[in-house]
Amino acid sequence: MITLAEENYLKAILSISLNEGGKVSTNAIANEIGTSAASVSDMLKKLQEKKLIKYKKYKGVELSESGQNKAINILRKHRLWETFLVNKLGFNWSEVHDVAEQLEHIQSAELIDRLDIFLEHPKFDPHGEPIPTKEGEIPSTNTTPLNELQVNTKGKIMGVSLDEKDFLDYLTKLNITIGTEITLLEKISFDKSLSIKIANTKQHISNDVAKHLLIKIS
Amino acid sequence: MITLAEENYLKAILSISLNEGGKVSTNAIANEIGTSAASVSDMLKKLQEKKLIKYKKYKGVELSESGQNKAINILRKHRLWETFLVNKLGFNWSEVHDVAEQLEHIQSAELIDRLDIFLEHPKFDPHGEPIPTKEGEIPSTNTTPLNELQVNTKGKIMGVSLDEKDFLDYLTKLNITIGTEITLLEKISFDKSLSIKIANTKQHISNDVAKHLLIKIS
DNA sequence: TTATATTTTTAGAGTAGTCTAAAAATTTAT
DNA sequence: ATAAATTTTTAGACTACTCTAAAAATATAA
Ligand SMILES: [Mn+2]
Ligand SMILES: [Mn+2]
Ligand SMILES: [Mn+2]
Ligand SMILES: [Mn+2]
Repeated sequence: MITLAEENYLKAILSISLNEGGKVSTNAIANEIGTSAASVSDMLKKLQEKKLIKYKKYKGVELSESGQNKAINILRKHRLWETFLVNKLGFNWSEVHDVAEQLEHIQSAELIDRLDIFLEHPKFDPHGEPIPTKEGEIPSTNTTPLNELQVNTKGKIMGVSLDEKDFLDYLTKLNITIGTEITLLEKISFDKSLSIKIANTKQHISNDVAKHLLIKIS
Repeated sequence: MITLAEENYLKAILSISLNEGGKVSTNAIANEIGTSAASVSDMLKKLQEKKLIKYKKYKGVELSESGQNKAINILRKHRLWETFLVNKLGFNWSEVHDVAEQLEHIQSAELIDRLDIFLEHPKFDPHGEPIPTKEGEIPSTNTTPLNELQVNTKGKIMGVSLDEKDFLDYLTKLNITIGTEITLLEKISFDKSLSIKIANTKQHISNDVAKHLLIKIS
């Protein structure tokens, strides 16, 4: 049996290694989960026991084959539930993450299979994030963070890499959502902020915002 | 904060008092939850602390106002989720209880409001059990258990009072479901078993089965 | 009404997960 | 290469929930 806490650790390790690659540090996990490094150390020992991770003290951690399968399945459930909440229940994309954090732990393979069918096998969640397949594939999306684009490049927003209410509500206020056409007008070297054009309106955003906007160049 | 275990205790107390009325005994709860009487005693003290129950040692327990509200809300969630699983995801009525046991603990009032709308405000769950309203009303159903009917009475099955896979699968095998017209032909005094007629076919069922079939006399 | 059986509570202990403080290991700077 | 800073682990303790065994209370029967 795998506990809810263990599931959250596996998910955190997956999330960090998808973003940063390589071994994951104790502190990175503590930071991601919002817990102490001591608790992480404790838990890593338990996950090691269960062969869900490969862990050498002080040397960082990575998911084992079975740990990775479990983690990806949780990610799949999270994103399918978010899709359900937005597409079927009419939630706003900024409102679904916290509920999905609970729903992702419901244990029933049959439920997820049927949900996937009910949603007509969605490929992306409401934030443009790819939904892992039942087989554990995470389709790679060919996108670039907005802050890495060249000036005068035109593209379309395919997704966001941050799922926090404040951030998503701010995007909505800026008329930014998935599918929005965007042109990068200018990069300010002083603070790395950007001038952009959306629907013929010029706007200014910080680098912190831009780096979480995933663009497909057109 | 209320824990998952506490929620299950409140639900068990509600369920027992709906069936039997009056104070609920420690053993009845232990039996319902499948735990020891000692654990129940422990937990009753905690629920008392939180003013969710009225409890005098050795004298049994009843829900407080706030405990009852909480318990009814869990029942509402359970039955709405079961309705979702059957009506939207195509599960069989015998397959949904265990998953609903998990889903009923998801914390989000908004989610349940929207689910209720999505399901078009269902009044009954897939087992014919009434779904409590948001205000906490449990609509009473004017039905009689089949084993309490007079011989030669005709009626319609409005619901079942037991939600176990074996039982429901057996009913399906007998062509019994909600809405089925049924006539009570004979009561065997020796073992209290019953002869019944369904769709012009004569069948024989035990008292144990009959008592969980809720009939509206026609 | 005293004895017996049943029910309920307490006592003591175990597991899972969490925390803070301190020790040990590793990395960075001088 | 040593010292200082940082990271990670261990130690010890706490909460929530669980259990078995034994004691206390209540119900039933002779
Ligand atoms: Mn999310
Ligand atoms: Mn998402
Ligand atoms: Mn049920
Ligand atoms: Mn039901």
